[in-house]
Amino acid sequence: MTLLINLDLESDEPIYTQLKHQIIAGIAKGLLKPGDGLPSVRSMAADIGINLHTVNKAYQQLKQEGFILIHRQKGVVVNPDGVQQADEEYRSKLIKTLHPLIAESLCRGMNEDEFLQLCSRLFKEFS
Amino acid sequence: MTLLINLDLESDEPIYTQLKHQIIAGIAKGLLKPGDGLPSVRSMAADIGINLHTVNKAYQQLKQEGFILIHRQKGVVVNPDGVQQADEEYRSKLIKTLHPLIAESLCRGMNEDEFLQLCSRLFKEFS
DNA sequence: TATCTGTTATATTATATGTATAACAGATAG
DNA sequence: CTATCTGTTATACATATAATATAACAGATA
Repeated sequence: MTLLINLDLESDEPIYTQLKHQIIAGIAKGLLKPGDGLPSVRSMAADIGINLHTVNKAYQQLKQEGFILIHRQKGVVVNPDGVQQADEEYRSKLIKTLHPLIAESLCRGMNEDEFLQLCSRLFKEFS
Repeated sequence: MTLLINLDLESDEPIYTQLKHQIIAGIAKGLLKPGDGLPSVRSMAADIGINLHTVNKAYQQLKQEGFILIHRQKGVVVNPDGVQQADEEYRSKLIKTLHPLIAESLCRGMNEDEFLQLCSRLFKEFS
């Protein structure tokens, strides 16, 4: 099964970031399981019509963050050991990202319940 | 009362974005109330040791997003009518931001409860 | 008049993004 | 052995963003 990638070339979000997010979402949804193979940088680039180096940048970061392994022989593979569990560093990064989102939501009259319910709804997407 | 601004010049987050976030956080916490004045672009720039145009960029975006008003005479003022309530456009943008955060958190073994509790804890900071 | 305001215009430097082309070394299939 | 595919590295180029630096203008104010 091939994960279908959908890019928005007009978006402010860089292409390599969109690619990363969709692969991570694929893992979260279970469409990509530990050990599953991913297309080579060249074929992925050809498939979605972008440059080899843009794919490579996404892959390198996914490797750096523990989502995938890249073997010279076996190619690109979803980390068979699973992704490293959330540690303090990750939680700290997450909080730094969430903080301004919550601040703005409060300014715009969203209360805690509304926000949490929205998050809860997003969690339901991954199951 | 002057809102104290704390910048990290080493951060990946652009300076004007840090400034925006801290002003929005000030509003969310009630340190800045509707009608309160903000320093002029020049004095704010001098206070925190950055360029006038960097402050101006933050102010222009805050104005564009409805957080502040800029009068030729009265100077810079927190929107006296309050910020525009969350509409569908805002919720859609918020979802686009939260989606990849939740995907990665799931990959890293955080379940829904853990994530919601973390958000809840952040909400408590604004009261 | 002098000063402060927001605003606009230019210019420069540095970094990020994306593409293009090329090459190298290891593995594999014919 | 040859040809092909792999990840990887190196350069180069174009564009956009971020941040700074000066400078100027017009309106308001002391």
